[in-house]
Amino acid sequence: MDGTESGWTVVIADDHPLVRDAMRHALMQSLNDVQVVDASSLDEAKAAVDRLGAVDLVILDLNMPGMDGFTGLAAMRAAHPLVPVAMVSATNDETVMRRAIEFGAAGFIPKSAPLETIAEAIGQILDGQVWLPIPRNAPSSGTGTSRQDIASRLGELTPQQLKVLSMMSQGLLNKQIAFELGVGEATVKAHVTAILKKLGVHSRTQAVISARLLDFKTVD
Amino acid sequence: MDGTESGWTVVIADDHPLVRDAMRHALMQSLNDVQVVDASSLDEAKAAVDRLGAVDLVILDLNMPGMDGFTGLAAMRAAHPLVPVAMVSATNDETVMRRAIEFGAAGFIPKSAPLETIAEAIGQILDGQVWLPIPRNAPSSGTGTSRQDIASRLGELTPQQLKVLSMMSQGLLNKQIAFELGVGEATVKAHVTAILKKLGVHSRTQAVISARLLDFKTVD
DNA sequence: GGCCATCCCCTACTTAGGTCTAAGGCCTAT
DNA sequence: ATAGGCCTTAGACCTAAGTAGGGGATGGCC
Repeated sequence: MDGTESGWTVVIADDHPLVRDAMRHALMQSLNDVQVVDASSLDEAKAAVDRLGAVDLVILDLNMPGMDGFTGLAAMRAAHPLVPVAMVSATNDETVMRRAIEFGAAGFIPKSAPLETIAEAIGQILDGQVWLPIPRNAPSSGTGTSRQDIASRLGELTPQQLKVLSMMSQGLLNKQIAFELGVGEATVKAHVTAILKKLGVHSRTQAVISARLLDFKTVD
Repeated sequence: MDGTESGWTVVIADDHPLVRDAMRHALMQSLNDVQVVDASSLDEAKAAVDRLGAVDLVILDLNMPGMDGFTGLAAMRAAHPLVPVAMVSATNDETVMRRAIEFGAAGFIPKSAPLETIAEAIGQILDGQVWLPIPRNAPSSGTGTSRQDIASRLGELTPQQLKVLSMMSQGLLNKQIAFELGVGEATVKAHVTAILKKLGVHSRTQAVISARLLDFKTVD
């Protein structure tokens, strides 16, 4: 990896032929002497590395048959600890990127990145460095609202609150909910406030969006 | 696709430069005289079609800034009813594909398809046919009518109103929407009122529910 | 030109949504 | 008996949401 010795060998593992093709073009454009090997599943990728022996980089799609999230990355690392792996995915989620590094990836390349950035990233990784599209220490902020997160928050709701949330997500007004449940509007408002707090959002609309993300169905 | 009259013009709208690039290669490989125009967002795509006038095909990614699932497709169809649209996405979900056709797409191309299949699909679509990777019958049942209904109502919205609705369905407040668009909050409220009227609902929450019925996010 | 329709933007107003504080009744566990 | 959780309500208060109506710019149409 000093640049004088050229002739890189790179394995591209992605189940989308389209993406493999594009990645190959990007590689051949930025490196002058590179051999590219295709793989459309994790097993194929591992077999390719076994066969070739000296591989300089494996480009792994995060969502691919056999990957199962990061378990595929871990498997690849276990089988070939010396071969650097660059993860590729459509996500921009910082926590995902960081976790990829924790699992031994040498870099994370979002598909949304411009071609030059991708080329630069691959160059740095081939050079032995770690590449991330974000600063390495950023606070990761607070918007980590994954499904599981929401699901666990929903579990904290009391039965009555669940009913109210269900009606909210059908588009009912507080007044209508109060009538349906046979209680006062003030009560409904109290429930709504509690729901918003537990879900960690700040408006009725956001609560409804969260609920519908889980295909939250009517209780009635 | 008769080969005698050549000179196609195709707009590729995808936020991933990698995919655009690959698609361009696929196009140039299977068609001999084709002009390809890039767009990285729905707005850019619409602007490109406006500018070029005679466009033979728009290739639209389902997951892209401004798309909001099928909302973007509906908007594009409303703005340019005569231009065929080919949807592209990483999903293989049949219901999603069929729904794309219901909303006026001329075809649905899964990214996981081999390059030859993609080329063949585009050829057929340019030839005026509808292309799907699956048989056309199977009724898909369900809420087809109401979806259709919503789609046609969405088509009546002005561009600005679509933007506002999109932001509403992300849980933004009127104030935030106003800031993002660089207008006054009162303006946003006026748009919201118009949206509610056109969608036939009576509250922001109901509008968001309707909009999200057309919203299909995949992780790909 | 004048006309009409549409869209976008705005001010001023009314209503719905949401917070805060405080409090009573019900049930269950300690 | 006491404590704690849940459901309930009330009133005051503030902010967000939605309505009504008008002004200005554009573009097609007679």
